[in-house]
Amino acid sequence: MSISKKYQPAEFEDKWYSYWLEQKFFASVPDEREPYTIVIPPPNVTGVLHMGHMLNNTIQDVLIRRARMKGKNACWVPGTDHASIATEAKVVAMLKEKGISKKDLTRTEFLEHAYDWKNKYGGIILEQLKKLGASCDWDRTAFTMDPHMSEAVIDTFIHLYKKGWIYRGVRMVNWDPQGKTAVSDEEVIRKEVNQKLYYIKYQVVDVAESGSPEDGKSESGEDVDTYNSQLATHNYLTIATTRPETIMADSAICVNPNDERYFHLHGKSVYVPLIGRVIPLIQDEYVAMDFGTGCLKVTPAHDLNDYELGIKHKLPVIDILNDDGTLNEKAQILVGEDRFIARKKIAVLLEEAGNLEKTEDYKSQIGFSERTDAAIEPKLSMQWFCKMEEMAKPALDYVLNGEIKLIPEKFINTYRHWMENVRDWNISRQLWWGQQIPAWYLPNGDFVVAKTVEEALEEAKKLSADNAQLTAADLTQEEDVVDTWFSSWLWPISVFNGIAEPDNAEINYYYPTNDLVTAPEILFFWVARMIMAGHEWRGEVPFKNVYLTGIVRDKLGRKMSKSLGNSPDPLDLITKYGADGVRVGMLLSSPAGNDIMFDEKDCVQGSSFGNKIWNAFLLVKGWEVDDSLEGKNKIAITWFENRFNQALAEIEDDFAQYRLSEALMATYKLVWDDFCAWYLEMIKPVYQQPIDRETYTHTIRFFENLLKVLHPFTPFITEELWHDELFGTRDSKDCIIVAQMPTFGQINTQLLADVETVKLVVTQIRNIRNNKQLSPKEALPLSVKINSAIDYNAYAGIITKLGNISEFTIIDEKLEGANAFLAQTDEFFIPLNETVDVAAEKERLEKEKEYLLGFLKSVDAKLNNERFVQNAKPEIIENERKKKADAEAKLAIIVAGLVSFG
RNA sequence: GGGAGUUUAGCUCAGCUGGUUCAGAGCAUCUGCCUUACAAGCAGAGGGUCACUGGUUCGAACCCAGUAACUCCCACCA
Repeated sequence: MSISKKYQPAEFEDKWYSYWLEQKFFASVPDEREPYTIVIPPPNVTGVLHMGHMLNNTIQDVLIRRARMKGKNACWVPGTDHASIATEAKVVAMLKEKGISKKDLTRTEFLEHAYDWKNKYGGIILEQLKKLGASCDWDRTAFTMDPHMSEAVIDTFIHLYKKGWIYRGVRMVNWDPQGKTAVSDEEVIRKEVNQKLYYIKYQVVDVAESGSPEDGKSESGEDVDTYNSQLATHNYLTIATTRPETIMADSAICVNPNDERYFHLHGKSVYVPLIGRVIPLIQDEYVAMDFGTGCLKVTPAHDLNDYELGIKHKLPVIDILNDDGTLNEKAQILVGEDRFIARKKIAVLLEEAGNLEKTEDYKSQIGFSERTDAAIEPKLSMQWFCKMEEMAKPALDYVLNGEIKLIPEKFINTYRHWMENVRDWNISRQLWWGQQIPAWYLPNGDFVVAKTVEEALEEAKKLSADNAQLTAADLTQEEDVVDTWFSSWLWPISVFNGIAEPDNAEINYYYPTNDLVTAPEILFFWVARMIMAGHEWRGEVPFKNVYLTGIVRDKLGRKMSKSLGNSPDPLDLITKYGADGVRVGMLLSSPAGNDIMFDEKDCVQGSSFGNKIWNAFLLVKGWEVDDSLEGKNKIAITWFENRFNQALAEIEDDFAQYRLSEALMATYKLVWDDFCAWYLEMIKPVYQQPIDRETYTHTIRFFENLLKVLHPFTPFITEELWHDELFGTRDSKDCIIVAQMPTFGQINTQLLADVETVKLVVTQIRNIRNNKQLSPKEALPLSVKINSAIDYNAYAGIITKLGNISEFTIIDEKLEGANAFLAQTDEFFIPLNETVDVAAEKERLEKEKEYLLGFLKSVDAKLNNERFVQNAKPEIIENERKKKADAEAKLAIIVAGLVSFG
């Protein structure tokens, strides 16, 4: 195989991905090996790859590739989520462009369009993941609306209904007027919005003139004229509201019973401005006296708190809004107008009528739909709910007792807080795209829950003898579908068909899965609920570790988003830096749970790393072996072997703690510093000279091992190099992706420490060269007076080569008039053809001496302190003694040096 | 309003049980090199009041209390 002179990832990345696919290396079937399973957090089927996916899936791929190389049966299940609201919104928009309105379609027709859309655009994101190198078992690609997946959802619904955990009820829900569906609390995003606070005057009803206003039953606008004429002359009270368009839905005005300002109005009624309906003044401590005017308009239909107040005070509910957020006829005025337009118009009307006292700028939190970004409207409606309390308890325990580990652990607190305050889950959505709720309504309004209409009919007949005559045609199925999360919470089970066939070979083998990699934002939406479902269906956790990634931000710390336009296109990055480069770039600065400040520069570093590996390869590949040569690099070889073992132990430890960026950094330094900068330089033959067999063989083996350690991070370049004949003739199926990860052996720490000193010697020599502006090509003589136990004879070769030394001698006496330096306690001398600057040399030694004296003083202070000697651990004290002895030895050498200067 | 977290070099982060020779890494910066693997490079260097204030301790980046700034989550003040 001919290898390119330059590192050009585009030349081989696609090639290897196809080859891996062809060879079915990603595919997994149960066997006798230990399984290692990851299920992908399914992205939206119509989604496009963004930086968050890149990070998330890079991490998953590193984990899965590593497991595969460690001999596990690695299975990464990919797939997509039907994302009901988001996808339905996209389909509706697409149809609208074609001039088709959803209203004009039947459910079946609409779903046909939706499936067309899904088949056309769905799964683009999965294709993009392939570019990144994601080694998913694509044969297992699942979709949350696949027939067996949907069946699991329906079965779950029925199961929980039978347990009494699913019920119907009228509730105030978060209504998305754009999606025309309810959304869950978790799907509401609160944002601070600049608003206006409108101060509106409500005329107090004069008891003498109106019949019986206290009962609040006067509902029509019959006395509008009377009211308007009275406004100028009578008492009024002022309320402050941000939503003047809802005054027509007011059921009462509420003040705090302790508020002296309103004592005189207790028991009275007021007119709703513009429509003149009479409503009572009530008292409740809920109202804050210090906010606004201390008067609250109570609008049970359009505000959650007001709704609760309404229940408490038995107030009527007047819903003036349509599903799409426009005003209905109950509003009496501005009928058909959108709520926001109505707000502006009503302000004008109030102004004209003399009811608007003033407006103030006001900031407050408003909820927005996560899916459509429409302002959420609190709305009363009939919904399906799932009880959470009983499921939350075991799900909390799994995390608290450590059966499921959250990484990093700080999320445990957040998780607990949420699980202890969990509220029932609104699981119905007023959409078509999703699993239709398996409930069937009888003509009399009763309903039954059943899997099919036939079963429903039987259930209905059991329900009452009156239903004996019913036929399937008399039953109508619930229109609503379930929340998307009601399908994705089954994901780790249903991808292995574990609901319908709870004892099948696949689920028994792969479940529980090992690691889940996801974003902290969906810890509750998804992670918590998967744990609940796992417990409910299998009595077991769905995964053992949850690795929570951070949010990808730009270098200014802003969240990457389409609207800000600060997110680079991941595929462009891959084109520019190669998938390996982008993977390394992303991983370098992304500890678990911390946001990553993404900077394209990180990818430059990533691709530079690829370039470095490539060039190290070219160097080794260029060597010719001469079998007659004697091996002279035994020390270098032994050193690197030990250094490799040491680094591998560190990397293993980092992985065990899910410190992926540190594992990568340790690998990076092992390759770049230890292997390239030191080892290869130590053994590199002179230009165009051959190398001995022993060194060559070891070097090739080292290189292979490095490629293996690198593979999970940089799969493409490692596979490309792996197949070069440099590493021997390989069977085409002998790929690095399925190679065995090396294991580490014994570590000789003394040798490693000695070599560190030797490296220090080399650095000092280079330093002197730099300072004296001597060319690296000019060989210099070097002498050493040994005071330590290091055997410099063994290292002479390395020092001579890396320091470009002409002659290396071991001496017993100091060399006068030479440039000197210390490495630990050993004294080195480089005689140069120039007079040594005695004064400067003296000064250097004086400085060193001063420092050592100060240091000794601090050590002595400790050792002379009785309490230190009494309290500190013996090994700490021993260490202090050693520090003292070392410093004294060094000091003696320096003092001797100073004496020699006279 | 409640809760959690963060604060260490210009940037991004390590620093594991409080104790190795005045706190480490990568990137960036500076100096010198186009030295036949690599200028996407090589060799070297500089850079820190560990947010602040107190306390505990023989000893604190680390433990405790308080302060400040920032981030995230939760919450109905119209």
